[in-house]
Amino acid sequence: MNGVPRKSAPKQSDVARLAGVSQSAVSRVISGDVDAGRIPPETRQRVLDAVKELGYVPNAAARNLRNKRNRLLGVHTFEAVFPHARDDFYFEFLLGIEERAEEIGYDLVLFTSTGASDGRRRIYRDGTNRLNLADGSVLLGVATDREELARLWHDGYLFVHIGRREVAGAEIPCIVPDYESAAARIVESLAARGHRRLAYLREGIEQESYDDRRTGYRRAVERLGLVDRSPGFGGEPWLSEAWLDELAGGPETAVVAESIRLAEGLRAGLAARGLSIPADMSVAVLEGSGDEPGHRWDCLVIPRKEIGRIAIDALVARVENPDRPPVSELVECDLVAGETIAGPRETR
Amino acid sequence: MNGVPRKSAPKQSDVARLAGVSQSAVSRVISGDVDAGRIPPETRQRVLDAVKELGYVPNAAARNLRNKRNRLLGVHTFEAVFPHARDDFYFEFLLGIEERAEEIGYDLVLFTSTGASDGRRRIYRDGTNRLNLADGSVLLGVATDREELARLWHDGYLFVHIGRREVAGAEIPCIVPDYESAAARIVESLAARGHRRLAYLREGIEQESYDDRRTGYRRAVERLGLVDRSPGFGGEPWLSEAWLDELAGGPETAVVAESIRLAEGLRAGLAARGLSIPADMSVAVLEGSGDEPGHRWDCLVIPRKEIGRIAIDALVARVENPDRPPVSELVECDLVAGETIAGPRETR
DNA sequence: TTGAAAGCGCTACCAA
DNA sequence: TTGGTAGCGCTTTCAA
Repeated sequence: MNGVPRKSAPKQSDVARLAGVSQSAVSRVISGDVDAGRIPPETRQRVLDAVKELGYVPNAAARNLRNKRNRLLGVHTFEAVFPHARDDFYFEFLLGIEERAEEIGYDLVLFTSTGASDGRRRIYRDGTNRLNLADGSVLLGVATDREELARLWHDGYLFVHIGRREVAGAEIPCIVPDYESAAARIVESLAARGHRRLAYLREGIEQESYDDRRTGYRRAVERLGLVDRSPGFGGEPWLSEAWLDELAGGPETAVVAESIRLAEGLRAGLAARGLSIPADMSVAVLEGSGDEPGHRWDCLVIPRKEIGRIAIDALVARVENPDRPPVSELVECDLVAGETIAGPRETR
Repeated sequence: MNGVPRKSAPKQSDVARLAGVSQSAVSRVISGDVDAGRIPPETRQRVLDAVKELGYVPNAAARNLRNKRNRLLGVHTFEAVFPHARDDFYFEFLLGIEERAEEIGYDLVLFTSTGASDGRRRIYRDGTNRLNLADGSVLLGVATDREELARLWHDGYLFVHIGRREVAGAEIPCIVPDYESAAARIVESLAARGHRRLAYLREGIEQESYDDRRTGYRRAVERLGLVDRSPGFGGEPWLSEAWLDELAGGPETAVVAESIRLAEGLRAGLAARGLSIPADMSVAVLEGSGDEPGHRWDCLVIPRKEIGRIAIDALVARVENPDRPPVSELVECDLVAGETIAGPRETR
């Protein structure tokens, strides 16, 4: 005696038998197919009663097999979600994803089974694409695997990617923060404050999202006739001591950094040279969520939660209408004022 | 031209045709059925080649329908996960759940579709139990719905609950922190330090997990012949100003609080009376994750991550062997030393 | 209005 | 060693 009622799940035929109707009648009642084969209220009620009595619940797998639909959306991250969730990278995205999925009545599958031993996750393993289980998937991750992305696309699998990813020969539908415009607006705000000579602090990462920042920055600088002679602007990543010396003595009055990490490094380097932010140097950062602990940088805000929501909407739009062409969407980033921008100091 | 290759997924029969074998041969090769119907390497290879050429991937729904298994574990929370995930309540549980699921090759379904408009989530809605989609589910949440739990159990659905929940007429399999033992050990450590007169600070929550703490505390106090004349020990929740006065002037040298919240309240109340922790009063807390910000309380540590892992193991054990009776598991809590316990002050 | 029956893609059994 | 075949539970014609 283990106390567990181990009845096997009732099926439509059981319901049909109990209700004294045919299985197809049950199906019609269950799937609420209003137009097709109108069921008289009285029959309908008999079926419903039988459903209740038996505790019948439709079998998702069978439905799926027939309908090719699940109301199941996949979420594939190329790294484990939760360990990173805390540091806000995945977190806000997931918040939006969950929120929107709940609103529109979809469930979410977290594809965890695909974990390889190295901590990376692969979509295709021993030839099986688990993602097929869902009606479509949202992919995200820093270490996106391009090959898998390409294959997925070529297989005609329905997905959207959070963050821009370019793959030759495929048009990956992406939901992307509009870094280009945000970077440009940051440059504009600096110019409006009177800054003419800027420096750019570049990460050592080659990725689309950084390309976008760089493009936006470069174009704005050129368009506004500003000057940037920094190595970062030329393509050199990170900050060297030599360059910090040069910066400290040079005519630049503002720096735009690609990341908070770089900005922090800059702050330390300047401090070591007796300079402070923003009195001696204004600094803006092309990254942020608007609520970082520590210094309040002037920065852009990646609307992560909204991106998550939009990703779900974009995905579902295609799930529910597969003829719809896949499109990428650019999501505007807000700019938040911090305490690291001031007017240009007087020339030394 | 939308650039999307919309080929419908190839199936086994396509592979079979291309390889010039029967569909069942393909099935045997694919599902790697080693023992049954040994396939000669050469046939096998032909199939594999065809699979590769077509980019064949097994259809999960169909497999499911056949096998009655998904390698899909449900996670049902009675509230939205991510908004709360941060404050560590769900978070660490999910960490363990994800980690373990990944290790053993299961995917996770987050049941979000069940969200009602009031923010609560219901398992049964319009007679459909979405959980059926998964092979079994882990349930968790502060606001567990007892009725749904009971119904789920009566329907013979496979699940485990994180945290103890008692429901009349059902034996809910739970993975539970061993609060009773931890509370007892905390009392013991206080007694070992020389404390004879204790006070108990009680939350206004009636829930199994608090019952366990109370039981453990009470039994230890009685067993060790200690004295507790506090209202909390008697069943009165929270701390009144009157009692704080009494405590400040009374013979008690140590307080055991059910939550950090209460302990913080106590600290403030004592401070207002010129008393400090632990110099004038030792305090231990029956809650914690070992890394709270702020004061370092002497407390127990709920091994949330481990509980998540154990929940998955317990669930999968039953998924893979449904005859196995459902069992609850008690998980030991560590005690962590903080800065809030000292020896008893000399009597005033 | 109802029911019979044909599959969805797969696995597993049975015969050859 | 192979292939034919019977379903898994469901939806959806098509006939009655």
